[in-house]
Amino acid sequence: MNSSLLSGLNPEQRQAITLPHQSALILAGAGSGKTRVLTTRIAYLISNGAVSPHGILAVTFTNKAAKEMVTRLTAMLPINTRGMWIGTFHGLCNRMLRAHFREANLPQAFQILDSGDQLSAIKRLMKAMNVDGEKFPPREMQSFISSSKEQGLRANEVEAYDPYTRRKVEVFAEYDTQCQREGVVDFSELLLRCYELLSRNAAIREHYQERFKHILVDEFQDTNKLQYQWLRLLAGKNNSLFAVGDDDQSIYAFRGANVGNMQELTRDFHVQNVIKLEQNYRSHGNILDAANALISNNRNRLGKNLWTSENGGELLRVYEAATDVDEAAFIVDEIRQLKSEGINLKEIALLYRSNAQSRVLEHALVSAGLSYRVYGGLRFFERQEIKHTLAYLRLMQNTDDDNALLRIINFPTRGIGARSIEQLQEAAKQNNTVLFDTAARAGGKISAFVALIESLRDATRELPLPEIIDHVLEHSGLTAHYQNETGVKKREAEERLENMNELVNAATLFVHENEDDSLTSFLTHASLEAGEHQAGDQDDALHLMTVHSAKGLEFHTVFITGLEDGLFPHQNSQREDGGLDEERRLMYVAITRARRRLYLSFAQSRMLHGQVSYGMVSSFLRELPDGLLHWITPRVTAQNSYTLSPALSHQGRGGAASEAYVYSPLSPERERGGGEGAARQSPWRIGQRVFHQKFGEGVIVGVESSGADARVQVNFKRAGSKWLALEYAKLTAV
DNA sequence: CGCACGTGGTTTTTT
DNA sequence: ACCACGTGCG
Repeated sequence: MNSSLLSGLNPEQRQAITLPHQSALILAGAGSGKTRVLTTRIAYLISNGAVSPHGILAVTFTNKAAKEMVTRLTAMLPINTRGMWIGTFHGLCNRMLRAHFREANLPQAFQILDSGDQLSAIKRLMKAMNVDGEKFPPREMQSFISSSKEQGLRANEVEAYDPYTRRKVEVFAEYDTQCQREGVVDFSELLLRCYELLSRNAAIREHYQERFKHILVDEFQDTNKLQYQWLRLLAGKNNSLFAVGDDDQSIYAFRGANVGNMQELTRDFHVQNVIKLEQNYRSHGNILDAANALISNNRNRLGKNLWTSENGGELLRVYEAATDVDEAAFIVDEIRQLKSEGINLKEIALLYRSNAQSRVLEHALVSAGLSYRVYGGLRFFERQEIKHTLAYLRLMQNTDDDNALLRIINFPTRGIGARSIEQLQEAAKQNNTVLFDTAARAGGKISAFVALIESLRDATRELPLPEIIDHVLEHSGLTAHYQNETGVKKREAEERLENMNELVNAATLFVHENEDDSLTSFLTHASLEAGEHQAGDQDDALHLMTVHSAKGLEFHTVFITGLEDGLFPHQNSQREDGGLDEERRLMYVAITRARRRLYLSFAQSRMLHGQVSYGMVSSFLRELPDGLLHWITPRVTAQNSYTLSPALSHQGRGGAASEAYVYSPLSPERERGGGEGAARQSPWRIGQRVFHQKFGEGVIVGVESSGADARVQVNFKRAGSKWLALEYAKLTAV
């Protein structure tokens, strides 16, 4: 049994999997078989009789990762994973809180606020408290509350030495009171409340400590302070905490992840030896060498060098485009070529730093007829029509849920205007009750709404879940509302109706897959697993996504696009402490996604925030060893680039400060790019120095040609930026 | 009440 | 360029 589990593993993997009952930190590099080690260890422990499935707690960050773990485990062991505690931090905390709702001081059917719900709850509260939304942006308030909780701090524990922070703390405190009154918890509350439950209630804590002999954590570098505290509490003094992570892939510090947890773990749990998994099974040598060279520029690493037994493979292909459009065109050409060589589209990924960059790429792909999938869009359970439907269901179940009530009291519109709602809120505040109870005592349209909710609840009491939803859709007026849409909104409404129908399907599926098929359980599922819920995994389509969402994935070919300073590394990162290092880790993650071929591209100019901006090649590209790169376009060097003063290169509104920009000139041998049509052969290229009778000396920074009306944008030393029609302007190249 | 228009902001994201 | 949000009018 054991021998088959352990076959094909390298010594370090084997060592990690078979460690005795002790805490351990596994430093697992990209592509080193991290998930395999984690799941195999669980299988090993169980099959060995060291622990029963009952005694395992395995934690991940995403539902996807949790699902993957369960799938692999069932393939290895003939066990029922249902009773096992494998899930996300939030999912597991939810499970514990449901089991001990009384001790946690929560209603049995407490509901979970997602980020959107939380934001509207905060806005509502701020209005009621008369907090100036200008001085205290609700989003900032939201992140203040969440990050405080993720530090393990309640409002009364947050240090506030200035009136501004004190006000924020007041809102924080009041917000928690409001949530408690309404019987809802937000994401970070799930964790904090569970942590408090365990730390305050010795009986419960000891019960779980007794039970979970082995705790395993995936992507440990992404844990925040509270998550680590929670793990420590559960592990107690005697249990084993087996953490797998990679400090070089820590890319979520911006949302509170604390890589320092890795060092703290080794201290707190007296980890004897950190096991390093350094053999990479994913990428060819040159790709790995590039990744290693790049990441070696980071300070404060735990230290680890990935190696592979594969040969060097291809060089990394570097392309300098004139514009973002040109970059996209190049990528399309290359993809066509790859396709003709038999590479499946789904084996190719286009990565970018920020979502806005997908647009140009998508446009080029559509024109080329290449199918693609963009990741990270609006999630299924976050769609407006779905949220509305869920709000009816929530309110039916828990009339204390003011958030839900406010969302639907006038949707579909039933003549309850803003004024009436305001009055209702005031009355509720006076009576110190939730909105629903006050509404029940009102008259007219408002009490009709109350009657509607009650009749929905009564009529569906005995129905199975999918039929409950179906009934609500029909009788709330939602279906009718979207059916009645006409004109430009017709298409959109049809899609929404489809989604509502899909919600019924999702409920049907949920009932089949879950023992607990109650409405509460389904609503929890909806909040906690907002869900990929995207069909088409089997389709052969390109993957378009941010570098962040690419973590954990791998592809035959990867295009890393937009490698320009200011974009990647991102401008805003340079303000933050350690920001550049995190960007570099992000680049490291991007590079290590590629198995066989890697493209690195950048553009001299791109459309950003509605105006053309000019960037220079990313410093990260310059950190890669020359010998690993194959420049498709002539190599950029420091000597042949121009520097423009900020005053000349910027003409945006608002007078925001801008950096100096460097342009690398296009050389004549360049095979591709240089814009469209006329610009390709003409001397009017970006970077060309020109002279104009009236404006004097300048540099071409933009070229636009549609047939005869070719125009160039020139930054003149004296006169600033001008668009000139080539037909009329007397320009001379210098 | 609901639409039309103006304004401001715009890194990354899971739960 | 694009989207989300707020204000003012019919």
